[in-house]
Formats: sequence, structure tokens, C-alpha cells
Amino acid sequence: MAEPPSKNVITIRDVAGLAGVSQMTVSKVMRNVGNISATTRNKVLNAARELGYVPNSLAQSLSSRRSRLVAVIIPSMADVVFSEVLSGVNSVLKTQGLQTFIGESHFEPETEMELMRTMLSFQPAGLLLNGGMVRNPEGGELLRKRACPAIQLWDCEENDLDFAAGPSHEEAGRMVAERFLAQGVSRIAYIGTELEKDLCAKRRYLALRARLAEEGITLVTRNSESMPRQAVSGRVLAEQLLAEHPDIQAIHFLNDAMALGGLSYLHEVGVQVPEGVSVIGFNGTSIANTVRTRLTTVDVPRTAIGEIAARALLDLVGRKASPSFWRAPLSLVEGNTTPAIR
Amino acid sequence: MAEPPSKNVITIRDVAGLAGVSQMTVSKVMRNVGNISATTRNKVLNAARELGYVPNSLAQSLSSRRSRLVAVIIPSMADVVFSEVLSGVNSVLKTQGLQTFIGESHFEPETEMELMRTMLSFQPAGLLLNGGMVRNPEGGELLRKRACPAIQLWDCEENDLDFAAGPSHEEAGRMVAERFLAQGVSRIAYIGTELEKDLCAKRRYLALRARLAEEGITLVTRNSESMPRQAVSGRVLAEQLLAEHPDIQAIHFLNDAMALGGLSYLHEVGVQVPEGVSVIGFNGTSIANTVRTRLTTVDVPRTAIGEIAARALLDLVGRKASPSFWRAPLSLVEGNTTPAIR
DNA sequence: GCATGAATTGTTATCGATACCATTCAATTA
DNA sequence: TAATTGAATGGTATCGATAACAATTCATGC
Repeated sequence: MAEPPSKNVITIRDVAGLAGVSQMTVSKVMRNVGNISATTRNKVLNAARELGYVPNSLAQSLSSRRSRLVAVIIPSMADVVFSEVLSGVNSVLKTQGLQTFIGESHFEPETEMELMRTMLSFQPAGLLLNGGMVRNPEGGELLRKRACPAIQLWDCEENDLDFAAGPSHEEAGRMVAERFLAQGVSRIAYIGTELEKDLCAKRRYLALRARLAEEGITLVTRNSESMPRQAVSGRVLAEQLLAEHPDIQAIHFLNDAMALGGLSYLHEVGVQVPEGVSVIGFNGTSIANTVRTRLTTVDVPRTAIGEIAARALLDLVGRKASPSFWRAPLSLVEGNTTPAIR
Repeated sequence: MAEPPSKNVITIRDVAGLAGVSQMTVSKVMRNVGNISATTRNKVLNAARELGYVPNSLAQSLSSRRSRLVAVIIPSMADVVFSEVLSGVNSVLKTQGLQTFIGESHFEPETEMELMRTMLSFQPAGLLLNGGMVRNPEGGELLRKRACPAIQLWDCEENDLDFAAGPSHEEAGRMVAERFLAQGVSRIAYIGTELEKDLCAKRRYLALRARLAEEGITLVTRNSESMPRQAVSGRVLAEQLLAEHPDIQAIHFLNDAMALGGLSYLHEVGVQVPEGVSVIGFNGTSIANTVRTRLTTVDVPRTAIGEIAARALLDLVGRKASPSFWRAPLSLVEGNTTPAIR
């Protein structure tokens, strides 16, 4: 832990002293509660201003047992998806004076546990997290004991918490399957990374595979548990995939960035898109539209998910509510990496 | 503020009761300080585990006057640049058990002020922020009174705080100027957004303009204070720019995303890149390499900036240090949106 | 068998604020 | 006029922990 600050900080006591009133009065003025005469009020405000008084939120929370911190646990901030969800969360919370504080789990269960414990120790007013943790027995235990509302983010298939906001990943997987089926291809592949860790991505993948299986199609899979979820990995995995399965007609990528990486490889080796191979991404990130490519992708309203989750939290704070959820609408954005449907 | 939690939480007192020791002993065991016999230690740990005790960090910090929170203020989390810097910060801080908490300023001075006040009220162990605020008189006042180390992020031209980590934006502007000059173009334009708010971007812009002016070249500028810093804006602004200045030979964009947007317009209207117009972006984000385009751009080590800043903070915590800085290395990444230099 | 210092454990005050209730005093009501 | 009311202010305990020191236990050696 950090060393104690050297400077002597201004407390409510100093303000009270300068203003010639009790600490209680200062406290009331600062919080705008109770009946305070205009005269006293001004005396206090002037004293506070003069001393540069800033209330100690730690002491406030400890004393009042109310917190202004909201804990958010996401897999990674460097991922556009989560940083945009986070941005949505933050934009709503800050209107109510709530402070977001963040932990990155990198999809690692131990890190998630550690984070949850740490974050709960700050007595947050609420907790937003991915669903994965809930299923972890130790995590479930902590969550059950929690003293604040908890909301599931980005995953909305099952909801064991007070609210959930996110798309149906199964629906997303099926949407992609339907799109490929509609255009009549049968040699279909999936390219992704960290599928064993990212349960949401896995759910999409499984739904895609299941729907194709219904039509007697076996999905070819290329997954790496160690590569980053970026363009370069899409490129490398596409290369590997085509080396083994040169006759593939369609590829669904874990996300848009990887799809673009894959496209760059396809272009390089002269494969026509969408004539030779069609490609669908996931997320609908702004990069989906690059210079000559408009990637066909599944658009997810990321910021809206964050906003809805945060608004639900505001509703829940201090109340007991029955589990509920918001399923984010998904839409297939048609680009030029898939052919027109017959 | 949130309502108080209904559940009765487990405190150190409960653990002490169950273990049959004093609260002080529990406190020492939990923190691993002082001399505690193995027997007592185990009794306490078992009791803590049994009750599911989680220490209250708020009370800890209030009592010990040490904090585990580090406040970070960035313009936007949805911007790759800052989310990657943040990711670097976080990766270092979490190794020391420090918790990052974040505020988004959206480049608005009032928001920045408000945020600074709020965040300082949590008695953070450290503060990481953009340089802009330091120059704001009211913000400067708050910063001078701060009881914790403060570090400037993403901006390193002048340093009024304890440390600064970021690139030299002036150098970046000059690098772009030199590149264009080397290839012999003279009708050069800059496309950006929010230049009045983003002082770092403005610095790059001014440096580019100044260097060109030395060669007698007048930089054509297209700036929008209201558009988002995304591909679509680059597209729109490029269209406007070319309508007024059809003879432009080179464009520097505020960031890579906008450059890609601009490229998509150029491609659409049949302008050859780099033969007709050459393009340079900024940041070196992963999207710079898209399907057929390898954008020439200035690469900035974003994650490293965050890491270096965080490491500096760890060093500074609890010490008085003289102002210092780390200037991030910049490199011009040659893509195929600029012609080879003669 | 007893002093002695080290190893353990406990007591009390405090961190900076708020909850809850008591008090003061002027204005209103019966 | 006395009683009631309500606005304005203040006193005390407390939130959950730690700092600083005090008190106790416990092996030792002589």
C-alpha cells in the first residue's frame, strides 16, 4: 500500500473551526441536508472555499454506509468491445455522481476471484461483471454474500444476478449460420482465439456449429488459446486453415479485427471475396468499413448495453428486485464480404 | 448516493469473537504484520474463512491513511489510444495490489475539474492525468494542494507534475512534415477534429504547420470541433477538403481511424494513393493494416506509456521526487499510402 | 526458583465523517 | 399567557479498521 500522505489535509473540523460552527453543521451544509440558515450556510461555504476543503469520501462512506463506487470487471480494457461497453456504463453512472472503478480479468478465473474480493472490499454500491464468474463456485459464494446489487454484462443467456444486459450469443451464432445457409455454402469454418476462456464467444461458436449440424454440415474450427484477438491472429489462423482445407467457402471470425486480418491474407493469395470465400465478422465495430471492404458482421449495440446495465443498477440500488434482463438487439450488417443471397 | 446495504456484513469484530482473540490480533493476522503464533494465526484464519470475512478497505484506508486507489483521468475510454494506455497502467498497478479507478473527461475542462475533485476525495495513492488540467488555474490549485504524487499522461512537452510519460507531440508533427517534404510534395493538408479541446493533437498540428511554413508551404486545414474521431469523420472531412482543394497532394490525419475513412473516400472517387494523394495517420493502431492498405503512420507505444507511468508512480508513492519524464519513442511506419522517397 | 528480555496479545485513541437525538429559540396557536 | 410547533444548531456514539503503546506470557540462563 502507498505511504501516508505527508501534507496535513483539511478536514471538516478545520472548516468548522474557521466558520465558528460545529462539525455537524458543516457536514449538513456540505451535503445540503437539514435546515441551515442562509447566514450559517454562507459562513461555512466561505470557510470551506478558503481552506480548499474537499470531503473525504472514504470517511463519508464508512460513516454513512453508502458508497459512490461502482465496481466493473471486464476481460480487457484494450478490447474495443469492452471499452465501449464501459464507456456506456460510465456515461450513465456519472450523471448520478457514481464513480466507476475497473478490474481486468483477462478471462482468468483466479484473477476474477481476486478482483471480486478486492472490489467488494471497497463496499461498492454495485457490481457489474461478466457471467463467467457466477458459475465459479467460490465466486458464486462471494456473490451470494454480496451486500450490493450485481449485474451481468455482455452475457444474457442465463441470469443468476439482479439484472443482465447483453446480446444472446446463441442467437448471434445462429444468425451467422442462417446467413451462410441462405447463400448455399456448405464448407464452412470458424476462426477464433481463447474459446475455452471466453464463454460468450464459445456460446456463439457452439450455436453456429449446432445449427449447421442440423443441416448435416460439419463446421471446421481453427482456434488458438494463446493468440491475441487481433487482425494478425486472424491472418495467421486463416492461412493455417486454408492450408488444411483449401476448399473452404465461408469463414466466420470471432471478431471484426480478426476477420480483417483473415481478409488481408485471402486478398494476398488471390482468393476472391465473396466469390471464392465469404467472410462474416462479429461486433459491428467501426473498423468493419475499411477502404475497399465493407465487412459483413453482426452488429452489437455495445454502448447501449453499458448504458442499460448502468441504468438498471441505478434502479436496483437500495432495492430488492427480482432477476430481470435486457437482451440486446442484434442485426446482421450486409457488407461486400458475403455474396448476395440467391 | 446509494442506499446502505441491508445485509449485516462480517467485520473484524465478528472474526475476533469467533476466534476468541482481540480485534487487534485479527487485524495483524490479516495484514501479516507483527508476531503472531502459528496457533493463533490458524484460529483467526479459520474463523475468517468460516465467516467469509472480507476486510473493509474504506476503513483500512481511513485508519491507516494509506490508500490502494489510483485515480486516472483520460479523455475517453472508447478511444483505443487511451484504453491501451490504461491497460498498460493497470497491468503494472495490479501487481502491487493497487486499484485503478477511472474518470472520463471528454476533453471538457469543467468535467475534468469535477472529476479531479471527486477523485481526490477518495484520497488516492496517486493521480494520473492529461496535462491539460494542470494549466487550468482552478485545477492547478487543486493539484498544488494534492497529498499524493501526480503524473502527466500522454503529454510530455512540459511537465509541472512529478513525472510525465508520453511522446513529444511536436516531434510527431515534425516527423510527418519531414516525411512529406522528403517526398517532394508541397500542397499538404491536415484533417482533424476537436483540435481546440485536444491540446496534444493541436500541438502535433502546430508543429507540422510550423515546419512546413519554414519551407514556405501553407498547410491547408480541415478541422471539426463536433465530429467524432472516427473513420466516418475522416471520410466526410476528406470530401469537404477535396471539394475546396482538388489539387491536394498529401494529407495527415489526426488518427489512423480517420485516415482510413479518408482513404475510403479517396478510393471511391478514384484518387490513386499514394500516386495522387499520399496519406499519413497517427498512432500505429492495429487497424492501420487493413486488407489492401498498409497505412503510413506514426507509431506510438501506447501500452508502454501506461506501464512506464505506472511504474513511475510506484516509485514516487511515499517519496518526494524531483520532476522527471519519459519521452516515448516515435517511429514512422512506412505503409503503402505514401510513395517511396526519391 | 527467579530475574530477564523476547515473543505474543490486548487496550485505548483515532482516522474523518454521519446517524440520531437533544437543545435552543422564535413564531404560532389555543 | 402558556403551550405547541418547527427551524436551526450542536453533542455523542459509531462506522471498521489501524497506530502506538501497554500488558501479558513464555522460554531461558544463572
